[in-house]
Amino acid sequence: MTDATHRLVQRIGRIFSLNEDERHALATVPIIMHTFASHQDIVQEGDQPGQCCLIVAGWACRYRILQHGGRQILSFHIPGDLPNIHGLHLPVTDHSLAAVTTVTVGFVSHAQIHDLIAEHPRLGSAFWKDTLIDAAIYRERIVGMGRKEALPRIAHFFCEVFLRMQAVDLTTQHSCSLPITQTEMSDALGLSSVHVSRVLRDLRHQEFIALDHRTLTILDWSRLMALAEFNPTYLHQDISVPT
Amino acid sequence: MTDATHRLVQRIGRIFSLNEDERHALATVPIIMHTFASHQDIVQEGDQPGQCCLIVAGWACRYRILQHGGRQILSFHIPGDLPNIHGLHLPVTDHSLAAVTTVTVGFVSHAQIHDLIAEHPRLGSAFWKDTLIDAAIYRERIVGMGRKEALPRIAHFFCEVFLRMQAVDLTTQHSCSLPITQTEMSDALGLSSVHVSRVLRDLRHQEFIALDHRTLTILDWSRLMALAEFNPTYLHQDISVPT
DNA sequence: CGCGCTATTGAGAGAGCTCAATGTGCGTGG
DNA sequence: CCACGCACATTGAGCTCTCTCAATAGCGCG
Repeated sequence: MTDATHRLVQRIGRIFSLNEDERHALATVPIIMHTFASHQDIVQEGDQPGQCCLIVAGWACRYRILQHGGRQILSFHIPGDLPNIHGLHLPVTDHSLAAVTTVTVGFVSHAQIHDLIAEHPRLGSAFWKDTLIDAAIYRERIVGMGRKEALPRIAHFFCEVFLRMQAVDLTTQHSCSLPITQTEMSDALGLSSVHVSRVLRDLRHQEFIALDHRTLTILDWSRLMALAEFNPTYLHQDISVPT
Repeated sequence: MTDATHRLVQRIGRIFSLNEDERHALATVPIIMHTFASHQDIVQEGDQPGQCCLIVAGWACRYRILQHGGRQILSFHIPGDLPNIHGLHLPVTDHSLAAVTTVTVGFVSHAQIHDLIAEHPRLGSAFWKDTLIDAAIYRERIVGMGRKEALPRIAHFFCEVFLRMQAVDLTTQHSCSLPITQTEMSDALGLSSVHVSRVLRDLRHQEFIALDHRTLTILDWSRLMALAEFNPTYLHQDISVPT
């Protein structure tokens, strides 16, 4: 199994119990690999792609640019994510997708996915569920941006990132990679980068987290979760929060 | 055809081209009607419902309550919406659903929808697409809450509401019902109700809109859209913006 | 070893918040 | 049909969280 199919099976297998047939079907889907340098666009707003992306290595993000130069990052995507599978049914992309780090992407054509689903209808449900979890993550972001101050908002972001990384085996103990700048974080959370810098200082001083060299370490899960009002239900996976 | 099945066929037919079989299958799904008084919960956070809701008349909203009493409204739902169809694949509901006005709801059991999809796979895609549009609306909200000030944010909300209402034939000329309080609006958009009141005054004084007796009238579409940076692409429907 | 990107810190400004008082409209009951 | 009460809306005043601008510091890479 290649890296790419491994990621795909791991991801879908985690949110949906697959039988041997389905697993095999997924593992043999043709995937075309491509690498993008950081800041490169993978898909642009207005595009009508004929394929879905699978993030195999590195981070990507969906974003939108506003008239006066503002940027809103809609989501970050980590290995195993299918950041534009909605393209299967929404022909015109309403936001751009860019590489955050150097990113390895696998492309799977829509036709192939349609065939896969036609032959294994339960896989259709699995992909659908994947997009539903994506939407649940949006909801959680809305709650944070609408009704939480910067400190809990950022704390919540760290909880989420860590658990998502854990689900794809990219954590060690209480640490994981967080390969984004403070500006990217601020554009994702609706803050200024200056304020993010100050809030991070507080989170460090109060020993909730450590964050250096793009590595996030969660020092005190229970306090961080309480601060963030974090409840992992919305990720809709069997996740155990580290203690 | 009952009101409920009419709404269902209208909605799905609008986002997906149905053949006669599929239309008939949708039109004959058993639906159990129920009425909720305003402010009543229809589904609560943590519930594991065995059925989906179809809004037949009135408005509903998804929301979440935070520890210190804050409320975040995640979305409003109008006739034709299927506000918890994600329950098909996400067993535990991660937010509550409540009646905004007196609301008539049709309940369709998950089992029935699964059967429907098994027999008419394209209907599965149609429902899936419905949830993808839902997610696109979330994205748009995130952009507004993260990077737009109150005036364009509220303006955008009005554009969206009007077009969604138009898609289900609930507009007349440039007006539609907007049966929500300013407090509900503020909880949806991440503002205080006081500030919403002031912004509405501005929008009225500058003759973008009129809003009395829960009726919204858009007085100048092009100026309002420009103010809001509104681009209807994200609704992913054939929509013509009034001129 | 120096350039460029990222992070940090200070200072002042502002959008939006909270608290509180007043105004308005509508439904209910006498 | 009027009066009352309640929910909603409006307005004022002061406050605060977060922003912008700007300068400095640190780090990684060629």
